[in-house]
Amino acid sequence: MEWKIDDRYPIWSQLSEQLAAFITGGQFEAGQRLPSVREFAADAGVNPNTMQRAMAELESLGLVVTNRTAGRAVTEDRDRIDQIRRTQVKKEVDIFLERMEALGFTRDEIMGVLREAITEEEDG
Amino acid sequence: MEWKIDDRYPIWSQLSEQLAAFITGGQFEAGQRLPSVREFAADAGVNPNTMQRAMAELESLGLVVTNRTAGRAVTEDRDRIDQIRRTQVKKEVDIFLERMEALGFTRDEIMGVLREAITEEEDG
DNA sequence: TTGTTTGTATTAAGCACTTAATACAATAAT
DNA sequence: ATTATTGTATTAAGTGCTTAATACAAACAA
Repeated sequence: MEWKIDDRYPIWSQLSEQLAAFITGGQFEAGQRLPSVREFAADAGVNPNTMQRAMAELESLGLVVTNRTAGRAVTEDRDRIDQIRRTQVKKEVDIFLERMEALGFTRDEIMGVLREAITEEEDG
Repeated sequence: MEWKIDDRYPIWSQLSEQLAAFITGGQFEAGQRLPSVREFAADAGVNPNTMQRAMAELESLGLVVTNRTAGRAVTEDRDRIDQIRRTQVKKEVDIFLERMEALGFTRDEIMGVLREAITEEEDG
């Protein structure tokens, strides 16, 4: 998978967020076996310890379960996945609105800007 | 002013971004004298060194000018302010679209979610 | 002239994050 | 039975961020 890592922000936290989005976004299915910590770490280009911490975070969120020596898998609890997904969406939307308003945009203007951005990317 | 500080991310960088948004969003006008580093630091509840670094960042961006012992002020260069504002907007929109797509939303769905969020906040 | 305010610089300490290098027990695979 | 893989833990080192405590020169205010 593609990782986007910004080093002015804890990497384990970014890994956790991106993996969480991958799971709740449906790119990993419920119950699906995940690559090992070492594989994931190599893929992301980070230390296994860092990836381990990200996985522990996902586990404490209830998105992932650990089967000791048989690796990890996405939880079977689809309700939990949906619940976290809603939380993620709300967070992203709230942050976006907040920041756009700080830049001086009204709600209506924000809609307009977003519509422009989308149609531009579709054309270009 | 109101500061939103998240301690899992460099504070000087957050201060810089929020001040930049305040300036380009028009809450500080072009040419307007700014509070001193010490005042700003006390207001934000951070160390003066941390605020100093944020101000240096704004200066290197060309948003702020320093008059040695007479404090700092917003630049008179309105073109520069507009230019940075456009950069900020594009960044926020791009990040938002990227993250929402990672959560499995199509472009149309993103517009819908945003519209819902806005009307909900207006009602409640 | 004296005291205050300005930006700026320095040093030291503490803290979290990251990496590297290992190591271990439990289980799966052969 | 042996080997490989799994999650997990530990220790040490380096780095950047933050704070505290100062200090200085320049300019303004009294």
